[in-house]
Amino acid sequence: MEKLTINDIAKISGYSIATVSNYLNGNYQKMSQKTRDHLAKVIDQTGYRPNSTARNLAKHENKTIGVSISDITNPFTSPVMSGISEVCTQHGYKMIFTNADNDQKKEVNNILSLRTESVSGMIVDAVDPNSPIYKSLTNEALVMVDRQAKELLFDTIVTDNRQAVKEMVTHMVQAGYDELYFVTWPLEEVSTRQMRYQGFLEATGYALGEHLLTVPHLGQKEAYQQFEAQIETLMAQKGTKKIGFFTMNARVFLRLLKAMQLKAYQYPRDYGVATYEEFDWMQIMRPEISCIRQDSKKIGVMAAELLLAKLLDKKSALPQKYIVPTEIILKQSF
Amino acid sequence: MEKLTINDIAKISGYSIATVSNYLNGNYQKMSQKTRDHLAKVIDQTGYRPNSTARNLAKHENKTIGVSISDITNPFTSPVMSGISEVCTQHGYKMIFTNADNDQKKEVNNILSLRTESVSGMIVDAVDPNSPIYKSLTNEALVMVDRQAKELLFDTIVTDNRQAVKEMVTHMVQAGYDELYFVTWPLEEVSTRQMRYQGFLEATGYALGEHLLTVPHLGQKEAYQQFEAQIETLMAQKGTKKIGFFTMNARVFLRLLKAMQLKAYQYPRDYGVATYEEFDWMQIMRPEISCIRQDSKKIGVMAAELLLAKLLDKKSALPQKYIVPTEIILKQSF
DNA sequence: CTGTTAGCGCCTTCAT
DNA sequence: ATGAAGGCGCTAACAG
Repeated sequence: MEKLTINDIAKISGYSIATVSNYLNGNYQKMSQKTRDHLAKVIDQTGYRPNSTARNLAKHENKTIGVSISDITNPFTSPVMSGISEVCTQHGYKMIFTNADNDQKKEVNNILSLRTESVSGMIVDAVDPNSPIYKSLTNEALVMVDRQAKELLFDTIVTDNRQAVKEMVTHMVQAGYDELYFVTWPLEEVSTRQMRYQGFLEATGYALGEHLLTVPHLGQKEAYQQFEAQIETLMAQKGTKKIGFFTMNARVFLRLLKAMQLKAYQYPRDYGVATYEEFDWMQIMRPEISCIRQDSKKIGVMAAELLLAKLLDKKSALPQKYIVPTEIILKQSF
Repeated sequence: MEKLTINDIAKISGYSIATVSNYLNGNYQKMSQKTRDHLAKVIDQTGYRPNSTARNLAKHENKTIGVSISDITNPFTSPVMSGISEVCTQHGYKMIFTNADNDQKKEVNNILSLRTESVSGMIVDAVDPNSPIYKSLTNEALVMVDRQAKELLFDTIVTDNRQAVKEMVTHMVQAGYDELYFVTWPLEEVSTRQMRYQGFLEATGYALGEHLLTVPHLGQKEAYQQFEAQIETLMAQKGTKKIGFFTMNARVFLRLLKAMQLKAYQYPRDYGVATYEEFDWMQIMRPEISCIRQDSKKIGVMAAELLLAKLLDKKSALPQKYIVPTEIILKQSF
């Protein structure tokens, strides 16, 4: 929205564009205090703002990081972005944002387009961290978040999914439940789901594949009704057994509760429940929900700080996993 | 993270860079089908991607819009961004994202920095749409969202706050409530809050300033306790009167419910309640909550479409207000 | 201390 | 249908 160029400033001030450029880049040792002051005045009065596109082209660096989000409607995402954004602006970085809408193809396109934009680095909350697209990128300028790839190609910030679930479910076991179930979106290849299930198995001693209740993704109405039927059968046949559920995130938790409400089953009377994730609306549930609180904003902060640090060093170390601790909140829901 | 240039492609393919450039820009009429096919193959095989920075510089256009969000942790924000993002990628636009964290100063900085980036246009969810910073921008390349300025400087996408609240509260009046209260964050100069209060007044016939319960912003513990005390008094003294509350958004709703739960007051037995905004967690509240559903994603979509259209036309029309309709959801909460 | 100049990668007339 | 060359606004040696 402006039209002045460095050339104009040079002419107006009477100095060469090189000096102006030096001024713009803070190379004050290359000029007298007088010219510095003069330039300051001219630039201030004209309201001149250097064209960042040109600057980026010349510098091969654009102080921009690309952020690829798997699903922005996931409430987990907001705090992460908040953290990233905070750190980035602190360090004078801009962020260009893309959303994959849970679609692997879109994700690939997003990554490609970020690469085309030649961002300095990327933070990726991947739909599929195992996608071949990532083989074309390097750990020097990328940080992954949340989901991790089987083969760790990049520094990755995760929460201690397995451990946290194991702890929580151990509490449930100790509370004397005869039967426990892990409720989840389809496990697929998603590391967070698998790790959480893993923690569940370790706490309960069940074998892989057992006591697993899968909730279909949003929008699949028929499949969802099957899930409801499954819950109904389970509850109808449990007899006097004490039965409990661990849901792998808040959305799944909502699904389970809805299914339970169909027959007016209530926790903790008819069943016990605990969930991964904590959101503010859980405060008003009565009884309150036992849940695993993860510091999502911190994930964003760490990812951004790590990335910016790497961007400075340019030393390529081996990809590492960074674990953000969680907090177990015990209430009366089981 | 790539090194191929248009020059490389020219050499590899045996054509000149001009032809390659023409190919990249879809000027196919300027070349034979044969060279076109050949180029396609080379580019595909090499995985070449033109450097967008250079392209932007040459073209004086960067296909980037800036998005300034007032508070990304507000759950209203995600769907809006989702909508914006969808439209943008559809049209080959990138979005650079900034978050003001509800802080006017940060917002000013964000706007300035977006201007420096010389974005093609901006979509602004403003903390303070009346800030003088906006006087330096033009309606040709900006769309506002949600909150509107007193003096309409830009096209603005809003929901029909006043009307929707009026309708809902009218239902409450008809349900025979003796006393109704509007529960809100501090009204301040925020248009959405004021419009909603306005609708409330029109439905109830109360005078300006009456029946207004203000919830302090998050983090102000003492003030919040005052609010709780206020609710307690209200409920204790209501006698046999039928009393109802309309909360101006979901977060305020949560605050009210928490306050009510301190003395174990339940809706709709002890009080009636309805709220602006609908979120998925409301589905599991029993009884269900009467609420006003707004299509937030559509707000984002409209904003982006409008902006991109303006960017094409470059005709400056008078700023206009676009209203996204809402839906009244009646349940048993009052 | 200050100015000259050659790029950065791509687009775009203008010839051929 | 294809190529040569200048330019977008700025940076970064290298001279002076």
